[in-house]
This record gives sequence, C-alpha cells and structure tokens, in this order.
Amino acid sequence: MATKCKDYNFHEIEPFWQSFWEENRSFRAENDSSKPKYYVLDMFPYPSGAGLHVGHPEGYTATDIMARYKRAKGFNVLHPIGWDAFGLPAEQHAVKTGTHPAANTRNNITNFKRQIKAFGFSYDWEREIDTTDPKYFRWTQWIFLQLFKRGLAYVDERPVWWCPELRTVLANEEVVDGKSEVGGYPVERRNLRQWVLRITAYAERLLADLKEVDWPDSTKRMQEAWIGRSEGAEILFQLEHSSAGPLKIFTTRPDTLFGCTYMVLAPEHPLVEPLTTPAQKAAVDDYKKKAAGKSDLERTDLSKDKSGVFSGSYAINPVNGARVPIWIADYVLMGYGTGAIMAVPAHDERDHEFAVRYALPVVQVIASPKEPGQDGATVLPYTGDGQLIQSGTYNDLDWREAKRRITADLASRQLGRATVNYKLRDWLFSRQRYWGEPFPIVWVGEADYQRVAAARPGGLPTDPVTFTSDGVRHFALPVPEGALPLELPPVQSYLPSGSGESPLANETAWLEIWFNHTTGAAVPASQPRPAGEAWVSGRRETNTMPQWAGSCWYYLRYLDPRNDHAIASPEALRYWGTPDLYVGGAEHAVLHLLYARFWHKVLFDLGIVPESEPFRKLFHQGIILGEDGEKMSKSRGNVANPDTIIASHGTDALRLYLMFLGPLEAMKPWNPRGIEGVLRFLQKVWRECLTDEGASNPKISDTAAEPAELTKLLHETIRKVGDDIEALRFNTAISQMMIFANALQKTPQVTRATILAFLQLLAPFAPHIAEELWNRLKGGAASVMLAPWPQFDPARLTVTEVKLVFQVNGKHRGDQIVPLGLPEVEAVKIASLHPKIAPYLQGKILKRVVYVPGKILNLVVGE
RNA sequence: GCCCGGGUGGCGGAAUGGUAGACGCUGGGGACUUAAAAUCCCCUGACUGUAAAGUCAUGCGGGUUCGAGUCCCGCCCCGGGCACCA
Repeated sequence: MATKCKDYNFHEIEPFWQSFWEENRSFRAENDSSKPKYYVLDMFPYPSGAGLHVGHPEGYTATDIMARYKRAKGFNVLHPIGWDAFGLPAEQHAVKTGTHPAANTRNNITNFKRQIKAFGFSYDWEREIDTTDPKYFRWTQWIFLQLFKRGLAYVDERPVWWCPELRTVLANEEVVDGKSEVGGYPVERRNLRQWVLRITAYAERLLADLKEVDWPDSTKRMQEAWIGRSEGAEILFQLEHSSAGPLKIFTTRPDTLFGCTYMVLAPEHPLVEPLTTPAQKAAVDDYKKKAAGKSDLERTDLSKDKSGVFSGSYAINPVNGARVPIWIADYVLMGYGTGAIMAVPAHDERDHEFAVRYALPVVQVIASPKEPGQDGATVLPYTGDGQLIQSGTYNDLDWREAKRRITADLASRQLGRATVNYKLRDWLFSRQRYWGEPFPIVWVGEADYQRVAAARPGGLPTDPVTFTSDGVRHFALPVPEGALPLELPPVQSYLPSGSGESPLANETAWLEIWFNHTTGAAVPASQPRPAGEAWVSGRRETNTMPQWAGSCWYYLRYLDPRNDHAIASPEALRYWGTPDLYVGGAEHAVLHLLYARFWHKVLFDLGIVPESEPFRKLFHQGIILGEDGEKMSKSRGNVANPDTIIASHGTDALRLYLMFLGPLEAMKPWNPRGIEGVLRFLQKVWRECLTDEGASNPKISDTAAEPAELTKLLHETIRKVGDDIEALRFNTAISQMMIFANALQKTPQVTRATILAFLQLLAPFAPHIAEELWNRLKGGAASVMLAPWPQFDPARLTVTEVKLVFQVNGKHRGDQIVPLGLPEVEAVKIASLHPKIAPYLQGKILKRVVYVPGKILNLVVGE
C-alpha cells in the first residue's frame, strides 16, 4: 500500500498517492453527516490560456492545509473548486480564430485542471462547477429573474464607458485611469440602453454589515470608501426670476450656509438651459460643448484648473435672502447628489480655488479655534471645526450644533431636509458581448405586456421595466423559470456589431420570435404565429451578463452542485451555510466581494439563504513576485512555472516552500534557490524514517529510550503547528517542524509513536511524503489523513527550570538556569554572585530591582 | 492631496514591552570519500580586541519606560487603494 522506492523519489510517490486519493474518493464532502462542517473556499480561477504560475497555488495551498487539518480534527470538510469561465479573453480568442469560445474555454480548463491536480490539493472534484455550463448559468439567470421581479433590475439609457477596442461597455470599476482594466484600451462616454442592478437600495446594509465580518481592515475600509456614505442636507434655493422652480442642492455643511457666495450646476443639469440668460447663452453653450467633449480622464484630472461660466441668473439664499450668482462648472458632477451645489469658498478647497480664479467673494462663517495665520486671521479655506460667525442668529454655535439647527429650521419652512448620500452607483450589468449569460428577457409591446400581466400576477415587477425607442415603448417580459436555461445560440461571427449591440443581434431567427410566455417556447417570427393565447410577438434581449454574475453566487452552488430544482437544496444551504474561510486576492476587495454580498442579501431577503453575509472570514494571500522583485509577467520573463518546479523538486517541496516564503498575506519575491532548503528538509525526514534500503530506520522502535527533551519538543511542535495553522501562520509552523527534524536527527532513539505524530503534523503541508512514510512505518495501515490530529499533553510542556536573564541598568549582562518560581531575594543573590554580573555592581548602590519571574532580572544601580 | 500597509543581517524572514536576527538561503572552514556529489559539524550583522569581552545596530529624529523592533510625536522612503462625491 505504498511505493517501493528506496530513496525519496517524489516522481513515483506523488502520482501514486494522488491516484490513491482519487480511487478512494478521499476528499468527498458528505451532505448528510453528523460531523460538524467546515467549508473552506478559494476564489475560483478564470482559466486563462497562459496556465498557472506559482502565484495561483499560494492561496490554494493555504486552504488545502486548512482543509486537511480540519478533516484530521474531525470536521466534515467542504473544499471545492470550479471555473469562472465566461469572460473577455476567451471571446477575444474566438473573434480572432472564429472558433466557439466554449472550445477554447474547455481546453484551458483541461490544462488548469491538470496543473492543479498535480499539486495534490484535496478538492472534492465531484463538486466541480463551471459558470459557462448551462446547468450552472440556468441558476445565474434564475437569480437575475428574482432581482428583476423585486424591481432590483431596470433598464436605463445612460452615459456609460464604451471601449471601442473591446466593442463593449464597461462598469466604472472596470475602468482604470481612463483605460479598460482588461487590455488597457482607451474608453469614452456613450449613451446606451443598459441593464442596471439597484445595488444602491442595499447601500446602507452593505455598509452596516461590514461590522459583522472578520475581514482585513483595509478591505473593509475600501468597501466603506466605495459605498461612500455622507450625511448632510438637501436645501432648496428659490430662483430670482426663473419659474423653473427651486434649485435643489446637497451639502454636508449646512452650517456654512451663510458663507454661500455662489451656486454651481453641473453642465448636464436640467436647469442649465432655463437659467441661462440670453446674454450668457453663447458662452454657456460653448462651455457645455467643451465639457461634453472632454474625456472623463480630463475632467477628473486634478492637476487641471477649474473652469466654469456664469449663467446670468441668481438664486436666493433661504437663510438670509442674499442674491447668489449661479455658475456652471464641470467640477460638479451630475451623478452625485443633485448635480448642484452651494459654493462656500471660505470652507471648501474646491470652491475656494474656483472663487479665486473667477474673483468671487469669500465669506468666512466658521471661526477656527486654532491655527490663525501670522496676522491672526484664519487661513482660508478652512475646513476644520469651530464656531459660527457672520451667521445671524446662529453666531457662536458649535458647527455640529449649527448643522442640526439650520437643517431643522429649513425643514420647518419646507426648504430642506436632512439626507444621506452615497457614492455607490447602481451596477451596470450588461455587456454587448457573446460569451456571457444571456438575459432571460423578451421585449414585447404594451398591449401584449398588459395581457401577460393580467394572466401572471406576481410574476412581474410592480413597475414594468421598459425603454422607448423611436417612439415605441418596449416592455421587459421574463422567460418563465421553468424554461431556463436560456442558452446562447450559435452565431456566424463573434465580433460585436460595433453599434452597441452584441453579436446576438445578428441572429434574426433567435432574436425575433413568437414567444410563449407561459412555457418560454419560441419560434422564429418569420414563421406563422402558433395557435394559442400565450403567444406574443417579441424580440430577445441581446445583451449578456458581465463576468461578475457567475461569481456572485458560486459558493452556494458547491453545496449541492447537481441539483436540478434549486440553486441548492434547503437542507444543504442550512447544513453548510457559508464558507468558514474564504481566501483570495486583494484585487477583488470592492468588485466581486461587494457584488456577491449584494446578491447574497437579496437571496437572504427571499428566504433562500439562512445568513445575511456570504463570507464571514476573509483572508487575502499576498502576491508572489518574480526573482527580480517585479510583478510576474510573461513580458518580463520572470514567471516561475509550477510544472517545471514540480518536475525538479516535487509538489510537496513546492507546497512547503510556497508557505515557507513568508507570511501568507505578504508580498514576497520568488527565490528559486530557497526551495532547495525545504527539499533538504523533506529528504532529512525521509532518512530519519527509512534506511537506504527503504526499511524502517533502526533508531525507531515501540520501546525506544527516547530522550525526554525530544518528547517535550514533539508536544511543543504539536501545539505550535496547530496554533499556527489556525492563524494561517504557515511559515512559522514549518520552521517549528524543521526544528523538530533537526532535533530528531541528533537523537539516537525515538519511539514509533513520536515519529508517526510528527508525520501527521507534516501531512497537511506535504501530504504525499507523509502518506508514504506513515504507511511504511505503520506497516501498510490506512491513510494518514484518517488518523485523528495528535493532541499535545500540557503536562509535557511544563518546565522545572528556566533561563533567567540578568540585566544591569537594562543591559543584558548574563543569564543562568534557575528553578521555576525562584523568589526575588534568591534571584538577586544569585545575580550578585554571578561572575559576569558582580563587576557591574562593584561600588554601586542598588537602586531598584525589576524581577519578572522566569524571564528577567534587571538590577538598576547608581553611584 | 486623502486613507491604509510596510521599512529588521548579503537574501526571505522570526521575535505576548523582557537575551534582536528563530527557521531557511547564500558564503567560509572542517569531517567523511581515491575523488566528487550527498550528508554531518563549526562559523557567517558591523566595529574594536590575540583572547576574554566590549561598543554600535531593527528607515531618520525625538519621547515614554527599569527595559522599545514592539508604545507615543514629527519626518523620510517603498507598496496598495481612492481621487473634484460638495
């Protein structure tokens, strides 16, 4: 039941045990188990054509150690893997080669799977999932329909990022510095009809519930910043002449209302036109045109000067009746708040910069309690706290109090109210691409929609989702859940149309249909309308979903991956709950992790999942850099390939080294020579267990006279390795095992029990060699994984003697082994007689003694 | 600009406010060997010293403390995130 090799031949051992595990289905998670569950999850990979580099298995090794450790601790462990396989690269490849992206995806998955399997990770391969499998995306579409029915999905024509090169729109989050995150192509603004998910409806809960999760602080802070909650007030300013109605602005500083010296509208604000006076019209039109022509990169580039133009109109300050000029400037964004602000140049840096440029008045209304300039005046702009001045009846109030009072007073006059604003925008959810989940939506006319609505109460959103084009209003009708999945039709070309529609728009027979709204059946519109009430004329949605869709809920599908009736059975959802540990890169801090939380909360509200947060404990593995300390990339030629390393050093050595490099969360450079050290460690363990002939090392026996120090070290090692695994400190766990192996080597006799316990500790890290040695030393017994995790005996860890460090005036001057619990008087006596200490005390007065029993004795002396 | 994280030997890194540098790599010396590889032993932060030992040393400058890599204040550098959100 093991290999026959005499030396440590990982080429033989590793495949042997990998087949053994596969044949014995060793890593199968049981859905009906009486054991406690432990669910440990990796962020599933996008199977790219480039294959794995050593960065990928870093996190996977960490979770694998945890999974194997928890199994040994008696847990029923769910440790799954799958493929996030929709996405742009496969489609780009399809456009280039004309082959179906599914074919390319399949090849990439095969390659990834081969590479991942070579690591011997303890995945339950029977639960493998693939987001592009219709049996999987059926449920992605199903969840979308739940969002749709709840009014959380809608269609809107809005300015979106359009990437001409990729021929698609991108989400805000996919645009970095004016370029596409994928490929780095330039992007521009276009108005297009888009599906949008109402994530803002969950903004408050997404923010508040961050308090409940055990995540890295930096990630929580990033999500907080992304959601960007700010409290303030909406205030109505009457207009001097225009009947265009009051001007509504948002501010977080209602306390500075008396310092408002001008207003600003975003160039896209609907009141810009009515408020522009004839005299200013030419200048305003010119400015609007310029602003619209600017790329967002130019508009958001802080280094540029602020610009704007006067509208010619005035507003009235609701607190003092002051006449305030209304300007138009692109430093105010239409997408946030009301798209209009009151400008308080004395207390806002941006307003101040603008006021200086256009010579607008600056009125200070907050007195700074400190930091006056050289002439005693406050340096403006001043954005700190203080008391109100030049503010009528509000003078001398603390700004916080003034905020409340002014807001309340305006509210009582119907001129304002306290509000909360978020930076978070609704989630742009459609892509003009082929390789994604099709939307299960058919667009129909108003009359047909009304008929269906009457026939299917409850199956549609309260407010119909519509859009209008060429004066015709189109209504979104969902494909019945029973008709899912809606699969991708074969297409002639994978190239997007370039007009803002996906390649699906060219597939007339699929697109223009007679649609049976009760069964979901469809026949091409070119054919006669089938008989029956349920058939309506429709056009399918041509957009597809973004790659994020499939990864928003995959952790739930693993619980019950072959279920044809639900995303997972209620029993599985209840038993497994959510992952106990989720490990993945920090680059997903806002996107995937925010989207998935949103979907999860919707599913929670629907009563489908029992917990309100998907990932209670999250950990980011760091990045492994190339030898040169730079990010690994093909172009730099500094990519370390796992296949090569496994061939030369074996998987166990690679796994061990990946964990030994440094703290899991740290960014660390790959040093190809460092792996020699861990390989030597494994070879040493091998030699301590077996002779050159492959027989049990004669120093091992059941009745060996094992030194007490080694037994003690074993128990220390059991404790440290266990503690370190729990805390994901794998590097120090490995150090401790090395210390043990070094001691073992110096020990002439050792008990079989000690060796076996050590092999168990090693097993989660280097499972193949551990299995091999365990089997040989136990005489062909079952897998090491079936043995319960060793326990340390606290009694073995107690000591009777300790090394006491002597210090004189805080400096280390010597040490001595002393009995535990030595009284202070005795300690001082021993120290003063100590040959290294005595000279320092010569002729000095002992002024103070600091004694930490068992640790340190510090003698403070003076003249 | 704002918000995080980090700066420890030649290198990766270890250190509940209590012996800084565990463990590993690299380098040097030795043992074994006909020889080499492998293995084992010793040394490997800097400076002074024959040695014993001592001084300095955790990015820089201060501080708290009997005692600071660790806590506090002010800087410098590196990495990440956000970036006109009123």
